[in-house]
Amino acid sequence: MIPRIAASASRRGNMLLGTLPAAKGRGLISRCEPVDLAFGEVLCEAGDLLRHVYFPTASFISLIACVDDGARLEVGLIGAEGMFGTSLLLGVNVGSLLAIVQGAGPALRMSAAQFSLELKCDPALAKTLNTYLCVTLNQLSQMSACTRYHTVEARLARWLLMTRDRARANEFRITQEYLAYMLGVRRAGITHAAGSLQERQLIHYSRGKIRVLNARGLGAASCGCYAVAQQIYARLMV
Amino acid sequence: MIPRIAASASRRGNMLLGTLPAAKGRGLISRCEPVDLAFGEVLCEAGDLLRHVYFPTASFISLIACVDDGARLEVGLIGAEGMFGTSLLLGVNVGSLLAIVQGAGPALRMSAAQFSLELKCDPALAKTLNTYLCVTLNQLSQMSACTRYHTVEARLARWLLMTRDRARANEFRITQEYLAYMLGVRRAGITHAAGSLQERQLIHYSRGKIRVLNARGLGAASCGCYAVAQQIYARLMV
DNA sequence: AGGGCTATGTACGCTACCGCGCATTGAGCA
DNA sequence: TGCTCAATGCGCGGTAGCGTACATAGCCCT
Repeated sequence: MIPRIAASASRRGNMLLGTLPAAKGRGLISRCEPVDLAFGEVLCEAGDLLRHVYFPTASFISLIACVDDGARLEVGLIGAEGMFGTSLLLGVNVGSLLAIVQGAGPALRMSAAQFSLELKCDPALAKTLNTYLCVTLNQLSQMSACTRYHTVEARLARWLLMTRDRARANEFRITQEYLAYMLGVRRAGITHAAGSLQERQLIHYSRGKIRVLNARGLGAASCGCYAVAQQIYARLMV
Repeated sequence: MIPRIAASASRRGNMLLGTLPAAKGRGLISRCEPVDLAFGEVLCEAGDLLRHVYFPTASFISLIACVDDGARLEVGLIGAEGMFGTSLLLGVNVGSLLAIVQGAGPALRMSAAQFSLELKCDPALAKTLNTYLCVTLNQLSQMSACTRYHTVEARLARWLLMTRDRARANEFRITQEYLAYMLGVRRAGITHAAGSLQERQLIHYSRGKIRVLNARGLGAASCGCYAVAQQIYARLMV
């Protein structure tokens, strides 16, 4: 399970790097460059060369698939529990998705070249990141079915819970317009679904700020995919 | 692009193994066990231990995601251009998807333990398979958006083309019932879509046999995802 | 030849969501 | 204070696909 409130050590860092033995972890972090990611910043477009990998510490990043012209859908969300740039683990240096900063905040980044070097020199790092990639793989598969079968309301509830985990806060900024964009539905659909969740006292929202009032209830309103995703993470990453 | 009609060497073998230097490839193949896969055979259920990896030579395998009880959706199709068991590349020995034999025929298989050994000893093999995994990753992401945005008819056309490539034949056996299952729609939806394609002379079907009459036309009727998937394969695998 | 089964065709009302457009409201700023 | 504009609420007709049910039609077996 992705700890919603991380241990104090992790709260300030990235959890993937946090799993490394202390000395190695510090060394690796020292070879990263701390950056501040701004909301809406595009880290990579589909087909771009991957120049850096990013380890969010208190920011988070959306991965978005594009088909045709303009049809877009969020297929992944990366916070302090993960990293951006996993293709490099497989020796491929082009991104296939649009990566946009969804929650502003600090991250650690490293050049693609340096990252490849670290991977070669540190099997423990490679092992951890490979496992994370496997989690991602599982979640991508699940996402197709979730998007296909689940209602907007259930998917919204799930999105809010996932974002709450990654933002490490019950309140965060996000407009309905943007939510619609992420979930690949009309804004009116979000208005309706969010209204329903608010009516049930599960969330409160107003002009771009959303607060989760009742996470357990929101979990019940969400599709099972939220719980499943947590289980997969827990089972594999331990 | 996945060659629809493979070079004669590949026609009898698996294309991933075919990319290896001849001596190494033969060695690896000799350490595989040839098996015949029967239609409908379940190679792995979600959560199962991966006992073997499979390299289809003239068979193909569906990867199916399950959510809730009974909601299912095909998220991947593996033929001679690919392999089943990619999680092992990442050091994870559990499968996350239902793997069902979609097209009966021969395949090569190897035990998970032996496979891990081979990977360690043969970086060229690892490199090739990692790249293949990256292709898979791209296609999974794309699949979510495709399923979300594209009509049943376009998705059906795409499915038929993909299957034709993997079956290496213009005709193959598949019922509308089963197609509905794969695409996650009602059978009536398939009847309608397939009827429309047949009316336009793109395909002919009758009682579980489907023949592609006009692949180019079918490509035009399909969503762009078919072409995109081929491009990704071509760009990365070369 | 005939019976039975599997595969396909089709109809019905229904629901979720679409695309569009416009009204309302609250926050921030001059 | 009042203006402005982003954010939200909502209505309208339309469509794709749903769940169900039942009818037909081709294949295989006896």
